[in-house]
Order: sequence, then C-alpha cells, then structure tokens
Amino acid sequence: MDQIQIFTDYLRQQGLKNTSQRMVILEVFLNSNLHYSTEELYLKLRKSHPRIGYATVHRTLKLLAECGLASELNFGDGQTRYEPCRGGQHHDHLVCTRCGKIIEFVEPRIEKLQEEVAERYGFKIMSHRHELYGLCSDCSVASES
Amino acid sequence: MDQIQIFTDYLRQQGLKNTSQRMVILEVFLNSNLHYSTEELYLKLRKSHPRIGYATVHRTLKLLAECGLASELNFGDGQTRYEPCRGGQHHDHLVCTRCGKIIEFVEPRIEKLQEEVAERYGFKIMSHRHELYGLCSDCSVASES
DNA sequence: TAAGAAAATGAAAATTACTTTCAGAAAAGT
DNA sequence: ACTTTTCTGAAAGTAATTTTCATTTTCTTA
Ligand SMILES: [Mn+2]
Ligand SMILES: [Mn+2]
Ligand SMILES: [Zn+2]
Ligand SMILES: [Zn+2]
Repeated sequence: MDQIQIFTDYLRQQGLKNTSQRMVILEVFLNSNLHYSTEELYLKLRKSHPRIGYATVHRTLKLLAECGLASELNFGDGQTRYEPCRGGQHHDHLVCTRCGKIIEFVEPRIEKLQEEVAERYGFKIMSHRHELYGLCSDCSVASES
Repeated sequence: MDQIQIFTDYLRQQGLKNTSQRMVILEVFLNSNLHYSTEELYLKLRKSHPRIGYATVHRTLKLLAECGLASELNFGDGQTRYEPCRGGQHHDHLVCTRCGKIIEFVEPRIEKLQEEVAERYGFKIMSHRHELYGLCSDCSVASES
C-alpha cells in the first residue's frame, strides 16, 4: 500500500477530510530527502502553492507524524524537523554542529544493545533518539588552523 | 577540588562576580538528583529564597553548563532540563512517557559502537544524546487492561 | 445534484519557553 | 571609602508553535 493510500485511509478512519492542501503537502514532503522544519517546508511549498498557509503545513506534518508517515526530529536548534518514514530501515543521525550537515547511520548492534538495556530495567521501548553531534569530515579539515 | 571551588574559580577566571544568589542556586542544584527544568528549579528555590528571580536561575544554570558542572538535557517536552555532572561516569536516559520517570543507564558497548560509527564517516563526535522513550516497569503493568 | 452537517483553511492572535533590557544594587580592586 | 564593573529582578522582547475564528470546502444524505 502506498503512502498516499495510507494517508487517505488514516484520514477517513479518523473522520477527517481529504483536502487538496493535504495532498500537495504530502507529495512535496515525500519527494524530498531532507529533514525539513515546518518553516522550511512552508517556504518551499509557497513557491508552487502560494495560497497554502503556515498553519496548514504545520497541522499536516503533525497528522503525518500521527499516522506514521513522518518522524519528528529535534537536533537542538530549537526547530522541530520532519523526515519521511519510508517503512525501510530505521536510522539515526550524525549532526555537524558547524555546517549543519546531517548524516544517517544504521547500526543494528546498537539497536540490539539498547533493547538489552531496556530489559535490564523492565522498560518497554516505544521510540528512541540517538544523535551524535560534532564535526563532519569536511568541517574537521576546515577547522585545523 | 569540590564543585563550589570549581565554580568560584570559573567565575574569577571569567571576570565574573561571586554572588549569594549564584551560591544558593548551585547548592540547591547540586543537592538534588533530579533533572530540573529552569522553571522547576526556580519554583523550588522560591520556597526558601523568594527574592531570587527566574532570570537569575536561568543565567546561573547556563553558567553551570558552561563550566562543566551541569549538563543540558532535552527530552522532547519543550523544556530544557539540567542535571549535575558529578564527574563520574557518563550516562544516558530511559524516559517513561506515561509517568515521566527518568532512569539513567550506562552501556560502554554502545559508547564504543557509536565511536565506530563516527569513524566510518570521518566524523568527530563532540557530544551525543541517546534516549529511550516508552513505559517504565510500573507503567507497563498499569496499562495492561 | 442540492442541501446540510462537519471539518478545514488561512490570517491573526495567543501561548510558551527562553532571552534580553535596564535601572538600581552588590561585589571587588584600589 | 571610592570607583568601576558586574549582577539582579521585573518587565519587555523573541521565536517557534499552537489556537482561534470567520469563511470555505468536503462529504454524506436525500
Ligand atoms: Mn534522517
Ligand atoms: Mn541523568
Ligand atoms: Zn560540517
Ligand atoms: Zn512510568
């Protein structure tokens, strides 16, 4: 089942309506590989769809997160970001604090160990965040003075 | 060297002044094992020291983070929290999304693997966040209906 | 297809956490 | 004690997010 179907099904099931704005926002969001903040996505959308308001973008991103099509990220810059969940492999992030670059990583051994930690405390993990902050390779070189 | 000494040394070194408010805030902060938000610490302090303002608490917590006596935490509830750094072992957190309980965990194997991940990308880690969200053992039991 | 009921939209206002401003108070060097 | 510098607390300002509300749109039901 594709993502548009997932979204329309979710809307129906919740008694919500399928609007053109919601479809446009979903489409633009899915066709990106970025980690958009609400503001950034709003600005991008405004170029092709100038009538869409900031509040609608915000509300739609929240809906997408609710139905599992987006995940909320927070890299400590004071803005919530969203990325498409493509149902693929889970990943975590390396965040360059100098240039802002975001690198995605997959490390099943860490995922496994964190489950082990949870068990140790009888804790049931629903979600997690694992972010490594520092300098990307470009920025490490650039900062050697 | 104790923490009060570290703080007073830091103040002097930065040309800042040693005030009674700063000392009181440091003391109350250190004598807690909680993960306080600025608001929470301000409210606690207000009971014994009603003249201390919110802004001073905020500025002092920032100072403590600067000099390494506190670390800033962010559990996605929109408030920055602070915990004392007791110079001991680094730890990460399990956060119960139902009752708010925070459990600290230490897992050197994860720390090691994340260094390995960083190397893979030529990335230099300066800090990291690793938080597991879900239900603590009490709340898992309570939510079985 | 035409209501009618329900929900969505966009602009503006409100909220929230945080940060800054500023005038008077306190600290520290001389 | 004097003088300079920093601090303090209240209030104002910011910035991201959330809510409000009048109007428009969707969607079910005749
Ligand atoms: Mn990502
Ligand atoms: Mn802790
Ligand atoms: Zn970089
Ligand atoms: Zn709990």
